[in-house]
Parts: sequence; structure tokens; C-alpha cells
Amino acid sequence: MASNISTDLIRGHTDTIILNVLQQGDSYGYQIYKTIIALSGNQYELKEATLYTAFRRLEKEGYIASYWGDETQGGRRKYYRITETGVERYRKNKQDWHFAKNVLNQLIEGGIQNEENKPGS
Amino acid sequence: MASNISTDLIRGHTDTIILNVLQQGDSYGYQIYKTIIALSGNQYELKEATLYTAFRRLEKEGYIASYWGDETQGGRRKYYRITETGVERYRKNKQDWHFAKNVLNQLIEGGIQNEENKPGS
DNA sequence: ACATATTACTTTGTCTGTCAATGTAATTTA
DNA sequence: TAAATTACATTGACAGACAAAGTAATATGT
Repeated sequence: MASNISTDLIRGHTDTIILNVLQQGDSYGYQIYKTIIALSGNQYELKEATLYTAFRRLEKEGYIASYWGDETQGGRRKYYRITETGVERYRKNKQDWHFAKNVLNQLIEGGIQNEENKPGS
Repeated sequence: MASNISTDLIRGHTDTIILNVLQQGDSYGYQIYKTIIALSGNQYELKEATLYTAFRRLEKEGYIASYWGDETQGGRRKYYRITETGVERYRKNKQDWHFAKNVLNQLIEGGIQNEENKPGS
């Protein structure tokens, strides 16, 4: 893990990242933790404490829902599922990110940029 | 000012943005404030309080230096100049941003991205 | 068999950057 | 001459990220 990435550069994207993972199927905390590391190509680790904080936040806001897995041995894995409003939220966040990315390019690079502006979505 | 951009999406880029402005010539607080709004195409306003906080931070760390303009009427404009380490810092920050941007794309968009990976500089 | 590592979830407290609110004072415009 | 703009500054609050520490189960190594 090179981890060049300062926490402030990711700040604000945590929720979007989690929602993206959950959009591809239900998952539980530790697995999501591993998935994010893998997705980043081992470049970024979203810390566990941050993750679990985000789960609370997202659930409270109704973007995800949780249920315990039926592991039959102890109260093991807590699974998360993305809700409909969660999917909407993800789409919105993704748009915002594309928008912000373009503005940031303008602000960080010197003058006027060519145009690498295709929100895709 | 549509200001779609949440503060958390910019967080961590403030210093880089300021250094970028100062790289194109000395300037003073209020002008930098206006320049950033213009540079963003009126899409983003870096708040004054944030700016002045950043000036302190950057000066303390030796990335910028300040001097009073010779307005001869009152202690008017405080100009800022980017230092050599400031220029280096800017370059580093820009690289970090390109790197983080690519990782973020991976984390926010679903699967594996094509490749829009040319750090430029 | 026993220690260690890994899986899995949780809480508490701290730090940092951003910004609202507020203030001062000079200059410019209506 | 009142109001707006320019220009700089401080204070206090808030939110997100995370280090640290902990609990408890299962798996692995020796």
C-alpha cells in the first residue's frame, strides 16, 4: 500500500464509495473494507473506524439497511443492503463528483482546460 | 453561483488552489478570493475565512511569504508571494490530485476503468 | 495443545479544515 | 451622506476521518 492519498482528498467520498460497493450486491463490514482496498488496486485503505461511522450515518439517513446473517454461530456478520433512495443518492453523488472534478481541474491546473468533460453517468 | 459543490469535495485542495493562483504572480487576499471565483467559472467560492486561515497555514509552513503593498494610505493590501518550496509543494499536490482522481474514479464508478491516466506534468 | 493471526464488529476521544458570524476601517458609488 | 464595496481579521462551532483500544469468535502454525 503506497497510500499517497491524503485523507482530505477522499473526505466526502466515503459514502459514495460504500454505496457503489453495495450496489453490486449486499455485503458486510469487513468484506466491504477488503473490497475497497482491492477496488483501489491496493492504493487506498478506508479505515475501519471510518467505515463503521459511515454505516451508521448511511443507515440513519435511509440509504442503506442492515440485517444479521444467519451464521448460526454467534451474532456474526452484519450485512448491508442499499435502498432505493440509496441508489438515487449514489447517482447524485456521482454527478456531483464529476462536476467538482472538472471545476477542480480548472482551479488546480493553470489556465483554461481543453475539455475532458463527459459526465458519462 | 450554482454552487453544487459540497465543501467536502474541495477540502484538502485549498492550499493547492491558492498556490496555483500565486504561481501566476503575486497577489493579495481579496484579489485571490475573486480570482478563484472567476477561475471556477463562477461555480465555486472559497470562503474568505477559509482563505485567510490557509494563508496563515501556508506562510507558517514556508510555502508563501507576505509583504504589505506600498499603498501609502493606511496599511492596505497584504500581498503574498509563492516561495521555491511552495512551487515544489504545488507540483507535488498536483501529482497527488491526479493520482487520487484516478483511484477515486475506480472507487466511485463500478468496475474497472478504461484508462484516463496521464498525470501530465 | 497452545499461541498467534485473522475475521468481524464497536466505541471513545482527538484532530483538522471549513466556514458562519461578526468586526474593523477605508474607499467608492449612488 | 448613506450604502455598497474593498480589504483584512478573529472566534467559535461543526463534521468527517481515524488512531487507539477493546471484545469475541474462528483459523492456522508449530
